Amino acid sequence: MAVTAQQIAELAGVSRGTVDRALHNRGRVNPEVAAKIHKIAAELGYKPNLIGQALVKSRREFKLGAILQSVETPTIQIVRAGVQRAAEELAASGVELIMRENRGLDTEMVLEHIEELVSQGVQGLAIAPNNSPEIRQCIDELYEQGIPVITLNSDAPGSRRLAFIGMDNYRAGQTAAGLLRLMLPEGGKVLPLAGHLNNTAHNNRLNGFMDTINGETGNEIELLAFQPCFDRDDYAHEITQHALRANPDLTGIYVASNGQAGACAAVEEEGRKGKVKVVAFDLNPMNMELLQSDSLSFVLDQKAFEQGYRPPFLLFDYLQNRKAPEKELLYTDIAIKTKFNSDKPVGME
Amino acid sequence: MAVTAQQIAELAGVSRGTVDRALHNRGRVNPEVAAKIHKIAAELGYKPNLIGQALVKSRREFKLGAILQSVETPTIQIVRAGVQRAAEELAASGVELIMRENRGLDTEMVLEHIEELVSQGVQGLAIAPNNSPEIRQCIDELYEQGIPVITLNSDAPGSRRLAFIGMDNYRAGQTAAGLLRLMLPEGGKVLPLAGHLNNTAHNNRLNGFMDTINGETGNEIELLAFQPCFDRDDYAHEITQHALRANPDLTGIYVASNGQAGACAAVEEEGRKGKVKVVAFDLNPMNMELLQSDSLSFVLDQKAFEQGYRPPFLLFDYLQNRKAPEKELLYTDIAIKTKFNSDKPVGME
DNA sequence: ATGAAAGCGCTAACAG
DNA sequence: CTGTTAGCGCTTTCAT
Repeated sequence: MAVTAQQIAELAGVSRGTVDRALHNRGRVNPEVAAKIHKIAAELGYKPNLIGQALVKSRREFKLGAILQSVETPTIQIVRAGVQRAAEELAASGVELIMRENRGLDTEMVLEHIEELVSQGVQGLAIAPNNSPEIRQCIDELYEQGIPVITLNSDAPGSRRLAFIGMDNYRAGQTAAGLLRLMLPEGGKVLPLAGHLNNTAHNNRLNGFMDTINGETGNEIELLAFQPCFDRDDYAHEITQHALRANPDLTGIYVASNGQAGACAAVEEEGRKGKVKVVAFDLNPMNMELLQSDSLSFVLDQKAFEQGYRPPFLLFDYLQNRKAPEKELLYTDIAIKTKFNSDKPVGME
Repeated sequence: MAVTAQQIAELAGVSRGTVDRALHNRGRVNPEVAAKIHKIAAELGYKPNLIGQALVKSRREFKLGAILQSVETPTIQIVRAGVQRAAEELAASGVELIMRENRGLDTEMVLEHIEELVSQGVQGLAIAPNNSPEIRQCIDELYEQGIPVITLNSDAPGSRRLAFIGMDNYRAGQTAAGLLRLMLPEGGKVLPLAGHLNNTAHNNRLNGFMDTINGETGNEIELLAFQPCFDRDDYAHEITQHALRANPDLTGIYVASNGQAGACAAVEEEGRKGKVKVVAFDLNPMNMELLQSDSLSFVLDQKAFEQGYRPPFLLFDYLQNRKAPEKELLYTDIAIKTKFNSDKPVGME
C-alpha cells in the first residue's frame, strides 16, 4: 500500500488533521511541526490518494451549464456527445450539468440561455458562441460575477473567457494550403470557397490558406477570387461550375465551409474529377463518402469530441481547486484524413 | 445529490448490505426483495458512485508488469511516458507496476524479464514483443497460468494475448500509398525502403503499400524493387543515391522503417529535392525537422503515448472486473502529419 | 436470508 | 495551535 496521511501522523506524533493542514499549508499549525510533517512526507514520498480526495470533495455540489449552437450539424453532434460523456463522468463528483442547444446561430437565444442558466445558479459555463459583441460583453459580465466561461468549437476572442478549446483555424488553412501545394507540383489555379466572411472561423481558415498557398519555393499557384457560398451546396455548385468552365487550368478547390458536396458534384459533372483536387473540412458521414469515392482528396478534421469533453472538467478543476487551464488557447489537433485513415480509431475521440 | 444505495435501502425497508447484494446479483437475498430493490433502483435511476466503488476496491492490491524494447528510439520513449503516466494514475487504485526495458530487440531478455516479473508475482503483463515463436509460446503459457498479457506497439499475432494495441501497419502502408498517389498525378517510379523483411511491422507496411500504390484509376506508378536498409541511414543513403541516378523519373520514396534521413540527404545531394516526394514514419524530432525543411512531405505517426497508457488500465479492468477489452485488435489512429500540423496539440497524447 | 458494523483515505467542523 | 469526530458511498465480513 502507498503511504497515507495517517501513517505520517503517527510518525510525526500528531493527528491526521494536523497533517492535512500542514501539507496543504492551511495555516493554524506550529511551523516546526509543519516542517517536520513536510519532511516526513517528502521522505516517504507521500502522494495524497486521489480517490479519497475525490470522495470527500464530492460532497460539494457544482452546477455547470453548457450552451451549444448549430446542433443540427454532424460536428456539433460529436461535440455534444463529448459534453454528455463528461457530464456522466462528473456526476460522481457531485457535478450537475445543464445543457441548452440551438439550431443554427442565434445571438439572442444564447443570451437568453445564459441568463436562464445563471438564474438557475450555474457556477460555470461552457459556450459555443458566435462572434458577436453582445456575447463577448456578456462573457465579461459573467467574469465580473465570478462565473468562469470556456468557449468551445468557436471562440469569443477578446472576451474574458477562461479558455477557448477548438481548432486553430488559421493553422488549418495553412495545412490545407500545404496539402494542395503537395498535390499540385505543376501549379495551376485554385478556387477558395467559404461561407460568409463574417464567420470568424471561415475567415481565419481563408487567411491561413491565402498566406500560405504560395510558399517560398516552387510551383506557382494562382488564387482565384474568393467566393462566398453561404454553406450551401447549390451555391457552391454554381460557383464551381463557373470557375471550372472559365478556367481550364483550375487544379484545386479549397472549401473552408460547407458546400463541398456541391463543389464535388460540379467537378464530376464537368468531367474533371481527379484533375481537380478538393480539400474540405470535418469528417462527417458525407465527407467520408466523398473521400471513398475520390471526390475529396483530403478532409481536415477537428477533435470535436474533445472540444465538448474537456470544458466541464476544466470548469470543475477551476471551481474546485482554483486551477485555471494551462493556456488560454487550447488548440485541438488538426487531423488530416484520406480515404485510408478515415475510419474511427480506438478510444474515445 | 445523486441517489445512493442507502436511499434505496430505506425505501425498500432493508439494509445497504442487502441492496448491494441484490443489485450485484450476489445471491443470498430473497428473490422478492431483490426484485423490489431492482425496481426501486431502476425507478430512481440509481448509478453506483464510481468514486465510492473505487475507494473500497483500492484495498485489493494488484501487481502489474510492463516490458518495453528498443527504448533507445524516440517513439518508445513516448510509449514509456504513457506507461509511466498510467502507473501514476493507477497507484491510487492499489496498483503497483514494475517496468523492465531493453535496448534493441532481444528475445532472450524479454523471456528473462517475463520470468522475473512472474516470480515477483505480477498478475498481468504489458509487453512490446518481437515476433518470435518463443515469445508467442511464452504468452500462451502465461495465459494458461491465468496471467493476462497485452501486447503493445508490436504484436505477437496468433498468441493468446488479451489484446494488441498499436498501429495497423497494413493500413498505414495503404495510407502512405494513397498520399504518394495524390502527390504524383503524372505517375513515375517509386522506391520502397524498409528495415528487414522479417520485421512484421515493416513487412505489413510494405504489403499495404504495394497493394495500393496502383489503384483502380489514373496514374501509373512503377514500383522499384524493394530494398532493405536495415534501419540505417548510410544504407538508405546509398540505395537512394543509386536509385536516383538510375531512374531520372523517380518521383517518390516510401520509407517504412528508419533510414529516412539518409534517403532525404541523397535526394538533396542529387538536386532532386521537391521533385522527389518522401513519406516516412513516426513524428520524432528529426522527422519534424525534415518536415520543416520540406525534405519530407508527410510523416505517418502512431499514437505512441496511448499505446503505453492504455494497457495498464485494460489489465486492471480485466483483473478487477473480469472485463476484457472490446476488441482483440485495438488499432490506434494513423495520423498524417505535414509541416503545418506537426506541433503537439493540447491534451495528453 | 438479512442486518450491523467496519473501514477504504481524505477533509472539514468543532472543541478544546 | 491541535486533536477528535463525523462522514463521503461503497463493499465486505461477521453475526444473527
